Amino acid sequence: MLKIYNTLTHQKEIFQPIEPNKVKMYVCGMTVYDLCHLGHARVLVVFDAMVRYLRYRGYKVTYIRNITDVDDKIIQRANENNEHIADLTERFINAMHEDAAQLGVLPPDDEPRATASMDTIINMIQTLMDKHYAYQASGEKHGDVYYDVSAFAHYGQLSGKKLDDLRAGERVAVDTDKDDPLDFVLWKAAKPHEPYWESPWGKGRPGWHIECSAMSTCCLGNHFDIHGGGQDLQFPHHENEIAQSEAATGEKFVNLWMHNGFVRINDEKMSKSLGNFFTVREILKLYKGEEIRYFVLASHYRSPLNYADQLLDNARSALTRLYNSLRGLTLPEEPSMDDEAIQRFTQAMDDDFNTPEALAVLFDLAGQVNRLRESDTGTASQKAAVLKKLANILGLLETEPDVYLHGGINAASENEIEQLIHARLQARADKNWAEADRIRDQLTEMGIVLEDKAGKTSWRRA
RNA sequence: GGCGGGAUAGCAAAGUGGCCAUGCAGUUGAUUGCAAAUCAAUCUACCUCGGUUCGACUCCGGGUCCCGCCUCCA
Repeated sequence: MLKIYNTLTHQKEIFQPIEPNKVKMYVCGMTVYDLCHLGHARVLVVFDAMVRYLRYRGYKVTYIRNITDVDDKIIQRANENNEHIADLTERFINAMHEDAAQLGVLPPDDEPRATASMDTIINMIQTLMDKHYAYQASGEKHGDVYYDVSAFAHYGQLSGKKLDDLRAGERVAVDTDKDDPLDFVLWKAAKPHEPYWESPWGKGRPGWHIECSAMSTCCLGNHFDIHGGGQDLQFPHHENEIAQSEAATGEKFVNLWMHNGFVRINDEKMSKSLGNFFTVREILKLYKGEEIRYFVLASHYRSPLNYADQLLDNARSALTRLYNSLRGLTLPEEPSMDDEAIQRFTQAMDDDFNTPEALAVLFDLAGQVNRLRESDTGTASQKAAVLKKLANILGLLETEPDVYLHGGINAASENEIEQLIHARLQARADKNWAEADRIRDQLTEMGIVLEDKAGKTSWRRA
């Protein structure tokens, strides 16, 4: 019985798809004006693992993750670079796809882009105008269209906010062109030299919130199962999406809202103003994608995730242990599925995707494999196959153990390593321990760790 | 000010009313030419004060501290 925490109701709920065995899921993707940072990586990894698990559970999942490829920051960045925004966004979309692949994130079923969804967006705004949920600004900003927050009775349901409290916050900049400071923009008139699309309200571009409403309903229908994203999108972005979509369609928008926690660095929120964020690429220079993925999944998706080099080192050691247990065994094609570990794993994942608990099951299996591998290789291989299968559901251990353990970021060539190992084996055969140790020390210097087992020497990068 | 989430061993991180989480690190033993890997054993826990209970880290109440959102943000 799969239970998922629903931000809308503040509790774990038994998951019941709208259509039996089908899951329609939308996650807010990136605004592509820069490289992915760790926060983006977390969203990508966490929802990827969920989708993989849902599929393992037998659901037919339609997973949509959008791309915001037009907005103020993109325009500004393109101007700074003196390049066309399409060139800028294409570059960062490609970079994101590369980063995602490194992290073992599978492509979504569809990846709609705002600029390719203009008709849908404009139609939805028009519907909101027709239904009197939206209005054109008065005065100079006549080309802007705003959403009338007071017209939507349930505004604030997701974030647990009341309109009056929000107004009292006084952190909303007063904009005299709006009827209410909380009203938000649906269509933004183009200033000179800005990219624009034709619309009934003149040349302009969509506001950020409307594109997600339009693209999600376009891809998944008016009413779908799961909508996810980072915690910071809960308000106002997702709140506004609900207001737009439900006002436009008259139907319930989303059953289940999911929000992942932030990434922090030294217990501070990662942010550009603090200058303490890391791009995925920077980290990939030091650690493998799978190590980053493990690091992300080692915490529950709703908890804050603190970044520290030591934790990535931890992830590396942990993965090495898992791969080591798989190493040297021939796994059966299909593992027996009656293992108690599978039940524990499923129980953990069924409980709001408890990946840390699920990982603990993997380590218990690794321990069993290690204990049995000499005395009962058959059972050990069986267990190892279960371990691999379960890990694969999380997108881990997808590489061959030797490939993973031999791969790494230091430069020593395999050929060179093999030659040194060969020389050391000869020295050992001659019982020339001093020479054997000298070679091993040399390899250690090169970042290579040796393991002598049953007359054979295997190696891995530290 | 409004709303929400936390406080678990050296570090990280799950979980449960009474019995082992797990990973990394440490200590000891086995194994090894010596290591590494592995196995075994082992040391470190549940912010604080009350209450409920035969029994609470786990339930309830008060306190302290930390964090997030309310503004673009994954």
